[in-house]
Order: sequence, then structure tokens, then C-alpha cells
Amino acid sequence: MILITKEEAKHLSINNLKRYRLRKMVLRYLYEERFVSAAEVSQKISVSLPTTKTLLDELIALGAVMTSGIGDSRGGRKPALYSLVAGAFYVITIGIEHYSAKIAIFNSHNELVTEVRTIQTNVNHPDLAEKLHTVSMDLIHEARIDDSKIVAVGVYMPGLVNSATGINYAIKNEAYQNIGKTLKKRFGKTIYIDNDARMQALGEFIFGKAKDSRNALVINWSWGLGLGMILNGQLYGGSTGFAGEFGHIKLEENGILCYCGKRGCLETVASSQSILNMAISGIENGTITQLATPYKDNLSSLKPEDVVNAARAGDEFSISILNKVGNSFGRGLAVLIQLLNPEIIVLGGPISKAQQFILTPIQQTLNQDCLEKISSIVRIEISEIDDRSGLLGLCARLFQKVLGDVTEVR
Amino acid sequence: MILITKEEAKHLSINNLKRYRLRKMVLRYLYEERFVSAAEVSQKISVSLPTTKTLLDELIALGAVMTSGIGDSRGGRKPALYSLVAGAFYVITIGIEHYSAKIAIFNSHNELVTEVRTIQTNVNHPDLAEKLHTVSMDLIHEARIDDSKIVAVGVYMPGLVNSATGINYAIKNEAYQNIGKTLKKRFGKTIYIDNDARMQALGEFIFGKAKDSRNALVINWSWGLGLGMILNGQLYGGSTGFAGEFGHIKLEENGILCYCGKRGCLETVASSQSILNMAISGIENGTITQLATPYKDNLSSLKPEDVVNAARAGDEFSISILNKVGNSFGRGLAVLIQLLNPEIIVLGGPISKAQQFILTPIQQTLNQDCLEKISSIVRIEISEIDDRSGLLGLCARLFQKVLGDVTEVR
DNA sequence: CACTGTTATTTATATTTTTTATAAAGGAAG
DNA sequence: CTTCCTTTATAAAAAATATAAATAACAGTG
Repeated sequence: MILITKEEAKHLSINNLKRYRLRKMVLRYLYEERFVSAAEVSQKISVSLPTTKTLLDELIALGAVMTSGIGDSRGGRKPALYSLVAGAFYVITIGIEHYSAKIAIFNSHNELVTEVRTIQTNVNHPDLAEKLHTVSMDLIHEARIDDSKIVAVGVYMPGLVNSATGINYAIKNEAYQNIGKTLKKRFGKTIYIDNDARMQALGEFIFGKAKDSRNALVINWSWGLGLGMILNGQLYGGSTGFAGEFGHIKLEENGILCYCGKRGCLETVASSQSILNMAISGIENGTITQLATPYKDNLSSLKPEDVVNAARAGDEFSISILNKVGNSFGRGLAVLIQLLNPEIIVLGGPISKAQQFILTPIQQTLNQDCLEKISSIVRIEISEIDDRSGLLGLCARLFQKVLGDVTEVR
Repeated sequence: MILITKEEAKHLSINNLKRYRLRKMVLRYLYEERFVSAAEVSQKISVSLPTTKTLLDELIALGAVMTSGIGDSRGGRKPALYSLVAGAFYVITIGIEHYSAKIAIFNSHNELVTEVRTIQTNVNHPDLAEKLHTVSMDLIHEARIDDSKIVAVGVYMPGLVNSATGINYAIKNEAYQNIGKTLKKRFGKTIYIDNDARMQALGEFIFGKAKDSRNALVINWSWGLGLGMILNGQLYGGSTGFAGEFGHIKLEENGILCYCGKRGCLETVASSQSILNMAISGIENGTITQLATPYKDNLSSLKPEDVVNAARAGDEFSISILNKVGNSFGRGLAVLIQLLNPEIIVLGGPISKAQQFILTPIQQTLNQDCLEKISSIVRIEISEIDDRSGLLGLCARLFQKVLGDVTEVR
């Protein structure tokens, strides 16, 4: 076995432990950099070139690494390049959403090796874990993957998820609070569970707009306001994994009642639902708008996206709604910026697709509410990968766990 | 030299680099643990006992480490204990406050080896750097410290300090925006500059109430509201060192005008100044209060501490003021808790000394504004070391820098 | 107080790694 | 096309490190 558990690693002799750690460092570096020369690896892991070579040779013998051509030189002999074998390791990623779940398998080049299969279900489904396992097995067989090469299974889900324990405290059904335990039994692999917004944030950090930003905030702007944070280059989850409850910070003393039971939560004035509420009451009151004709007698089919599209088509009423919502959202964002001084904020979800109709009012509010020195350095951008950032983030997180966290390695 | 610069380390051969890193790891471990056996060191640095022994012997020969007695055993031969020599390294810590500066020197046991000398001055003093240097030199001589054993000089100051560059963007005077540069010239040592609230947070994290809490918030509750954050066990400064502007988050849409130019900042309703304002207007309006007699004709000498003391003596009016301020503060704190899910919040500064008179209204507001799952796990405590947490934090930070950040060491 | 079990320390040997030297491969300049 | 320089690759010598075995120190027990 190339990778072993922490428990097994404890029983290794000093020499074997060193070897194992070096191997993991090499694998981690190859995972992150794709094509590297032996000299670069040697530099990175602070080990002489001959030993680096034997390490690489061992990994080649184990089938995890391969040589792939020769690189460019800046004056001397061209180096042989090494890379991870794409099929050396696989991870299964599962994204649980409100009424559906996505399942997909990635290889060690972060490439999808299966379709993203979507199943209709919900968090309280009686045999969710079993269903997820069955579908995963189907995918493994279809893609003809050797089961032993699956190194980890990851799940993201909404709610208050403590990734250290895998327990979701927002779910009433006790059996599914701790779905990790059930999955562990079924899969017999390393299981990792985290919150959906956090995995999206990691996806943006590694593959998206927040790449290379050590301090980034990613907000999924939809029915709720999911916030994932990258702080000091690390995913931040808080002491019990509940960090990022951006939608339920209270900005109005006597605001609208939120479904969480509190009053004046940001979600009550800056979510998809608030957009719908405003649109519906406007249509009912006979406001002139493009939305009136198609939806007047069919209010229940009105979706937030429709308001966004109408705004893009020039509908003044829709623009004013987005303006209001943007201002409210901006007030919350200003708080975040003052507290965390991020260098980038990435917005995802349907509302973010309103582009300038939403960015302009946000910026307006930030100018009002923030210290100039702090707000002037932050970039606000719209995600380009928010349909898959969660699964990608999960994929990256799993490989981080399996190949060693940068922060873990001593 | 036991410690060298990063630049020098780059020119080391692989073997010497390894040796150097191991030495630093040993020193760091001894700095953190005080008394350890060779076996423990060996474990910690993943190196065999014989080599650990030679490492320790070398460090003893260099005068940085000494044996100090023997430890307890659980059945076998008692181990020889090793510890850092107290006088092996020293750091100079400088705390710049609004109208004064504190200077003190600590040894590698985090012990003060001089008095804490206070000089009257302010950030815009024409020759602040020179004065600080002169006083430091006096202290060095008085304590008979060998100058070569001073390994770093640290400064904390209020404002928007970027600790990576040492520049303070809140100070108008350009020459003193970058006091680090001037100090570097004078001292010729590693200079570290950071924000006051952050250093207090680190002090609490390492020596105070937040010890062993990986996610802690420390608030200095005084004229301003200084926030320092420990997230994932690391000090958090944001992308440009401006994180923690808790006092200037906007919670009231049309609130009081703040000196920062914005309206409705938390500081306008939850700082020392707001306590004074309420007390003064109450006294002027003839409210019955213990404060009336001593201060009626002498309002300018009224201090926030007086209100706190009156409350403790049972003065209803003062209690009601603290109640209001506690509620306002609680609203801000609720936002912090929802976003960051800390396990402890440590309050320092004069207002925090009001104990239950302020904790009760805070808790009340938290119950209203927070999700129960998040607020129920957070402990709110009053600092016991807030008169010296800043210098202590700075001392720890300097040794972290010099002996290698845990996160830096690979 | 001798005996046994346990842990710490030291020494000798075996193993691993680095260093140094040398060869091979390629680029740049004349 | 040759020479010189730089970089990579490999082999052999030298140094550093780990392992294992031996010794020392101590606690508990009969």
C-alpha cells in the first residue's frame, strides 16, 4: 500500500516513517504541480538528488508516478519530467443538496472520470447512505475503476457540519445527523464530511477566481447565504464547524421574522426569497413590469432567475428590486470586509448572475459602510464555476487529507 | 551563531540545512515546553535518540541549552531533563499607545528581565524611533545583557498595521508610518511590527484565558473596540493587516456620526465614549445617581471607570448605562460569533471590569441574536492579564518568528 | 535486600543519505 | 562546428543517522 492510516504510521520505525513522509510529500507536490523535474522535487523536499531519484523510482515501481517527457532547459541538459499517474488514486465526491444529490468520481489529476450523476432524494431520505453507496458502486463499475484505488469518499451537505466529527447538527433525523458513520461502514474508506459553502469556497480557492488568494470569502447567493472562508490560506470552519452563518447575522433591530426564529436576519432582506417577495407584491399591486404579463396569473412559478433576466432585458422594476437587495447584501458584506480584510470575494448562485445590476449597488454600499483603506483593496467577482465548485473543492480537500495537509506535515 | 537569517540559510548545504532546522525545532520545543527529556525531543522531531543527544549536546556547548535535574519516571530510570538557558536569547518589546510607550525586555523563559519602562510621547513624536532606541539601550545596560543575545525587536501600535511590511496606514506622518525601517537602522536586528489588539490576542492565546483555544477572539473594550483573532490556532491579520475593525462595523442605518466619518459604527454606541456621553447627559438632566455629587460641577473629570465603580456600588443609573452599552456590544458580538464560531471570547479593558453588569446584558442579546447551537458553545470571559497581554503577546510572537513558526517549518 | 520489570543512556554496527566526482546532454557564442 | 558553460544524471566515497544490543538507573515486590 502506498498510503496508510495515521494509526498504522505510528507503528513505523523512524526510518520507515521518514520514507513514508517523503513519499507523501513527493506525491503531494506532484498532485499540485502536475509536471516536475527530479531537481525541483529535490529542492522542494530538501533531500539530495540521488535520494529523490530513488524515491521517484520506488513510486514508479508502485505505479503511482510516471515519467512524462522532458522539460525545457535554461542552458543545460533537459530534465526528465515526472507526474502522477492519473489513475493512481481516485476519490468519490458526493454533494447533498436539498432535494437531490450529485455523485461523481475524480482521478488524481482532478479530472472527472464519470458523469456527475444526480439522484432525487433529500437529506431525510430513509436510506440515503445505502442509495449513495449503490450509485457510487455503479459508477465505479461503469468506469472500470479498481476499488482499491479509491482512497477517500467525501460528502458536502448544507447545515451545521463539524468536519472533525462529521456530524451535522442542523438535521433533525438522528440517524442522518451522523451519515458519515453509516457511509464508513458501507464504503470501508476514509470518509470526510463538510459543509456545502465551505467546499465551494475551497473549489474557488484552488480552481476558480480565488486561486492564490490567501484570504478569500466565497458566498453562494441563493435561497440562503452560504459563506465559506479561506483565511491564512486555510479553510476556516470555526471551533465546531459552524462558522459562516452569514445569512443569520442580525442587521435590523426589528426586522422581518426569519425561518430560523430570529428577526432581522440578513437572509430576510438579501436572499432569493426576498427578491421573490418583492416581485410578487409588486406584480400584485399592478406595478408596470415585464414580469406582469407572463406571471400575473401564475405567481407560484416565478423564479428569482426570472427577475434577474428581466433586469438584464431592461425592466426597471426588476432592476430596482436587485438594487434594493444589492444594498442590503452590501451592508452585510461591509461587516465581513471590516472584520476579515479579504483580498477577494467571489459570488456564486443565481443572483450573482445579475452581474452589474447587483455589483453596482453592492459597491455603493461598501463605499458608504467601509473604511476606504480596507474596502479599496478587495475585489468582488462573480464565480465562473459555481455549478461544480463544491465537488471540485471536495475533490481537492480529499486529496489534501490523503496526501497530507500542508499544515499537518512537520 | 545559533540563529541565522533566511537568506543565509539558503546558502547552506542540504546536510547543514537539516541540522539547522533540527536545531531550531529543538529550541522551539524547549521554548514551548520548558523541561523535556531527550526521549520526548526525539519523539517530537522524529529523529533517533543518539542523534537527538548529539543535537542537545551541541546546543549545550553553544550555551543555549542546559540540563536541569531529572524528571519523574513511571517505573524505570529517571530521565535527564533539558531546558533552554534563560539568558540564551532576549527580545525587546515596545508597546506604543496613544500618549505613551512601554518598553521591556524578556528572556527566553518569557520572563521580564527589566522593569516595564513607560515614556510619555505619542505616535507622531518627531524622533520616536531614536527615543525608543535610547531607552532600550539603557535597559540593556542596566540589566547587563550582552547585545548579541537580543534576537529581535517588536513593536505593537494602534492602527492599520500590515505586519508583513511593518507599515501603519492609519498614521498621517509619513516618516512614522514606516517606523520599522528606522528602527531596523538603529537596532540592526529583526524588527517586527503589528497591531496592538492582535498582540493582546496572542498574549491571551499563549498565556491567558484563551490558552489552548484554537479559535479565540480577544476584544480590548475601551475608547475603541480593538479586536484580535486567533483562527485555526494562528493569529489572523487579513490580507493587508487590517482585519479586526470591529469598532467600525455599521449596525445602525442612520446612527450617530463616528469620528471615522461613517454613521452608526458600533463604537458610537458601545465604547467608553458612549458610556461617558450617557452619564454626562444623565447628570446634566438631573437624574438621581451617585455620580451627581462628585461630578456635577466637574463633568470633564468623569471617567468610564467611575461609572463602572458606581454600578458595582449599586448605582441604578450606572447599571442602566452599562446595560444599554452591553446590549449594543452584544449585538456586535453576535455578528462575530455567527461568522466565526469561536470557542472563547476574552474581554479586556476598563469596561470589562464591570463583570456581571456587562456580561448579563451581553448574554441576553446573544440569546436573542444568535443561533442557539453556535452561541451555546462560546465562553465569554474577562481577561486577567490585559495590562500586559500586549507585551507578552509580542514576546511570544518574536520567539515564534525567530525560532520558526510552526506553520513555516516543513 | 535481592530480584524483576521498566525506562534511560551509551556504544557498536548497519543502513541510509549526502557529497564529491564524473559523464552526458544541450544551449550560446564565436 | 568547436569551445565553453550550464544543467541533469549516475556512480563511488564519505558522512550522518538509525537500529540493535549492552549497560545503567530506578521502582516495586516478595
